[in-house]
Amino acid sequence: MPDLPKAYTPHEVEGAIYDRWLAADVFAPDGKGSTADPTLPPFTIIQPPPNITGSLHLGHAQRTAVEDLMIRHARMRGHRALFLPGLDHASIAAQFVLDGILAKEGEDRQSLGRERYLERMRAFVATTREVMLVQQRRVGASADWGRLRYTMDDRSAKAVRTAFERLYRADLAYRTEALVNWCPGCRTSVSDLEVIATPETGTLWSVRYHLVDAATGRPEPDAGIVVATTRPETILGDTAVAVHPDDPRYAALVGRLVRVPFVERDVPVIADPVVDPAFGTGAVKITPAHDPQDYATGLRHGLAAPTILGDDASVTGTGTRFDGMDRYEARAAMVAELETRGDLVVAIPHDMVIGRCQRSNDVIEPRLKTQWFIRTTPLAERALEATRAGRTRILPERFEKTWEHWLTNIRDWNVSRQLWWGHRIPAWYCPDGHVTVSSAETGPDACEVCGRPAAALTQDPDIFDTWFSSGLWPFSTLGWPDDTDDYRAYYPTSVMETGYDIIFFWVARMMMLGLELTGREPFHTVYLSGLIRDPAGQKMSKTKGNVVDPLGVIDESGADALRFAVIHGATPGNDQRFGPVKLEHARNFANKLWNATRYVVGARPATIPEGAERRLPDERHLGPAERWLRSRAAATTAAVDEAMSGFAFGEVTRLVYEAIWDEYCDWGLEFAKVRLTDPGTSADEREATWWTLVEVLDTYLRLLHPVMPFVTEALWGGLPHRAGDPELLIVARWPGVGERDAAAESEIGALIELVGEIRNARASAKLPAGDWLETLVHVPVALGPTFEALRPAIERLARARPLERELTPEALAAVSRPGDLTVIVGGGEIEATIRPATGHAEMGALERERLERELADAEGWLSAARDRLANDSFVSRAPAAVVEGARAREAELADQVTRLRDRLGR
RNA sequence: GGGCGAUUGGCUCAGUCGGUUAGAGCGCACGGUUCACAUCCGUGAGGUCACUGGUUCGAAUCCAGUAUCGCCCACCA
Repeated sequence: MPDLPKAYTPHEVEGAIYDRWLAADVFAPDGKGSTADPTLPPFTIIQPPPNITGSLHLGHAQRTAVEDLMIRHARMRGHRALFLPGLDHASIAAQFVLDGILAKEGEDRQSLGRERYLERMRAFVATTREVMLVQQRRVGASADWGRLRYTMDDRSAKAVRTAFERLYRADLAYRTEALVNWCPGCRTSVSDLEVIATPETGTLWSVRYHLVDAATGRPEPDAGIVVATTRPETILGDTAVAVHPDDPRYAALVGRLVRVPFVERDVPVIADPVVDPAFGTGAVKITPAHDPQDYATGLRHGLAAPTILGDDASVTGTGTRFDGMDRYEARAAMVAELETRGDLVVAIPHDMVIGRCQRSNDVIEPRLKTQWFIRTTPLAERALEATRAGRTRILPERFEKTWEHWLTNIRDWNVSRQLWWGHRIPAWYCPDGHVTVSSAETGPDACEVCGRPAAALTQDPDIFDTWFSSGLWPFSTLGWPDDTDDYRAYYPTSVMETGYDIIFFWVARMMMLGLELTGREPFHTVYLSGLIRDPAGQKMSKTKGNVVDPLGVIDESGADALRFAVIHGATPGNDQRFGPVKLEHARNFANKLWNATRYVVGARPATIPEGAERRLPDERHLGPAERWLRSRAAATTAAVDEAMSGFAFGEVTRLVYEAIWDEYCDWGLEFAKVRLTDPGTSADEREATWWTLVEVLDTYLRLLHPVMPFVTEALWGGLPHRAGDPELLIVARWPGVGERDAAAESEIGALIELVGEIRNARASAKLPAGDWLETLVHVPVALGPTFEALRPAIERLARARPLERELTPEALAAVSRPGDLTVIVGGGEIEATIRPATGHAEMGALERERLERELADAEGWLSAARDRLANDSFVSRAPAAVVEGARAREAELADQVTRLRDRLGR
């Protein structure tokens, strides 16, 4: 039983404890220090791997806190609890960060070349990796570091290759030319999810295309069709003009040719229902290679699709003077020239939605590219089936609607990226264009179509979307595709905890790929956390400068406070504001717990030797306060269990906080102080009291451990333990639910109320807080023994001395004097009279005011209660228990009103 | 254009199955220097639960609608 330092200093407490856990080898479910029960099912959380691009932010700390809470709870419950940590190589995000660093050095991707660039990247992530691992330890993550995984390690690479080959063989991965989202800044295609629709005001230009004279083949100067466009530069790629088939204005023109300016190409006027006659001029230019809708139209009409933009979004291959110009430069030049030609009819401001790159904020250009796609429809169907059948549930439930909507309208997933940092696509092409996909580490031996040797084949230069490897995470981390022990033991996993902002990016992909590749749902529960915002409700971001470094917070207030603060009062799926106030609240709580434990440790009766093994209190010597404490601990444990099983972690902290502060400290310790020092208490009783304090505190430390692991571990180490307890709380057993004692709860509850009412009466009468005042109390006979047992404590807590007990209300009334203060508790069963030291011949004005207020309140409630009971439908339709409760309430209120009236002389 | 969420005391938020008097922290007012804790203790004030209608014996809670704010999804040039 080491002495606890007087002051609570989180920094000192936390540093030593993490090392003790590590040394004891308790994090791994199969570690030396594990106390897991092998007959129980395992509990697995695979950590959402943070991007290796920098340091962790508060959101990560929050997620880790929630995940670790669940893991610690499961571990204490005796499950083999596996918390598998990891890191994500974050392909495009990492390149974006590194490119920024390189730019400052005057270098870029092209100047370095692929090999040197990747070397730089490896060096970069080697440094960030260490920072991130330290951060996680500081937060207290009880993760199995021996199983740490990385999305770019060899085993992930194997999983990626195998997954892709299987999808390819199952016709779920295919290569085709299609319109993709091109980011000119990142020089890669991105998926639909990475395109952010941004409302902006642009310009809608109306441009005249001249009709071509069928006879001469020349444009007619005065006859034309006016089209509307927001992107004039795409004129260079036009291969048709479309109108609605039923539009009478243009019916005669359908089938005619018009001349596209600049490229001076003659293209047909076609009729297609996709055109909205009400928009713009009702005529649309069609640029199949640079607009999704036009692409579809082009396919329907067999139009050519010339590409006019290069990788950097400059105009290319049009044979015009605009070649080489940036897209916006070309736009301006073309608009100017159209105006000179007199073919610019009008330009009006136009509200529209522009797609921008999630990463670089560049305007996305749709472009035709040959890329790999994942066929998502069949995968999505299985994912939907899993959630609809309840085999995987999503919390909070409302996200199932979002999930349904997205998966029902899903489009194929472009997984090729023209980047370098990531898993290379394991596809090889032979000179004849045959495709060979191979998961072999060294690639294929030969073209699988024509048998050409490997030397003649070239591998696809592209890499996978980073979310492809992330999508394999729940099983690639456990050894898949190999049939490993871990895979057999821990897959499928238990809970996937992550932010709701990546439900599509990540959760849906894990579900789709997991079902297809392993045949099982990768997790039973998806728990979606809300986002952490700053105190003003703003999303935290580096550009806003309002990000909070978790390490700074931990240094100042401790990881326990941080964890408590992000869990307390938060509900799944709802954002929360985070600031110093919440942190202070949490730290104060840790401090309270610290001091309470210090008191208990120091209050050990002399008859119990230091270092004694923990005993249960001797039931024969328990007083009512002790029975109350134990009963409340049982109630709290049961409530915590229920909250835990419902993933209501904010409720867990609320329950334990209240039990510790408002019950254990405010009343339990105060009652105990008196009993432990009162000369009337026997040695046996003292021991029973102290062992009760120890027992209940032990329970609360266990309940709180998953939330505040460090301080609870430290304090638990200072308490006596039971014979079968392990060295460390982290592997101690979760408390069982003890028996409730209804009588103790209601009796102590009434006496607590009595003390409160006495204090209230004294404060309202503005009597000096420190004075001991003669107090006369009447309590019902049934409450007598409890009252007597707690009499010394009530005296002290109410500063009521001498404290006389009157056996009947009449006796109390007989000895009361007009200047006394009156206290009526609850239903009026307990009454007290307080005699001011100075003595008054009549009731003071303040006292009268207070009683009048109480009377008015009581009368209000009484009439409400009577109204309810006067209602026949209430009496006949409400459950009997509710009606009975209402009757009892009415009787209590009536009694209270009578007594207050008596006292006020009415 | 669809979908979702939020709206509860001055502020930030809980409130599970509809059921006695809607809770907490902070802030505020008043009072506390004795032996766990001033990172503390005691007392108090402060809410027509956004609005309108409905269901029900009973609604912060369920239903419909309205308003404000926020988020997600969405290929009208």
